[in-house]
Amino acid sequence: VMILRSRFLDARRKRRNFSKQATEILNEYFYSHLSNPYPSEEAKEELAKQCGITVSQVSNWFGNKRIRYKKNIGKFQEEANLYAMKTAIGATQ
Amino acid sequence: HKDEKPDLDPNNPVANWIHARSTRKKRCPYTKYQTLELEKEFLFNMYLTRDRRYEVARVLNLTERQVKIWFQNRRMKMKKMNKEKNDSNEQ
DNA sequence: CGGCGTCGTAAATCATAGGC
DNA sequence: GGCCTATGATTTACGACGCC
Repeated sequence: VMILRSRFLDARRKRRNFSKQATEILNEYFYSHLSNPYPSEEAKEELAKQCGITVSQVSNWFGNKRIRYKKNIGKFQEEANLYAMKTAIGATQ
Repeated sequence: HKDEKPDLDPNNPVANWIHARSTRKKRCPYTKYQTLELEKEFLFNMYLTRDRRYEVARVLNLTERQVKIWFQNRRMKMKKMNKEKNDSNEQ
């Protein structure tokens, strides 16, 4: 059992990008809370569960996203519009 | 529909975010030597006495404040590592 | 009641996954 | 396979707030 665990720990250290669906979920939250993109601990736990990642990873993602968005809002404009439209469509159903 | 308030300021969504003050010192990565010595000291004791802090700061050419904050950050790192270890060991 | 504690974060930097 | 950039993680430095 410990061997399986250590194997699991070893496997973790190779970083993989998050799945498309996970990124989708995180971006939906980010752009629908753009004026205050600071999820509570509970919200982070829920996002982590939905995305299949850890709470720490959710925190890292938001930290990176906030600073990279802020540093170049223009670059993210298209993405922002896309997710704004998505949530608008979702709200009508 | 309704007025939730996801976004109060479309023109400047970043306005209400947390921003570091302009007076904040720029992050300055420590040398391998500095980090190694700090880690050794941390191994010796996770909490610094004032005398040890003064001495470590002097030897590594850091301010006492930097050494204090390094230890605070290091304790948080340890806490995070322990949490991850526990999380993976249960379920 | 000031100084050190934790907690959550900003911002810079590191490491490398992945696309071309 | 070698660049390059995007992305996830880690490292310094604080602000806010708590405790003693």
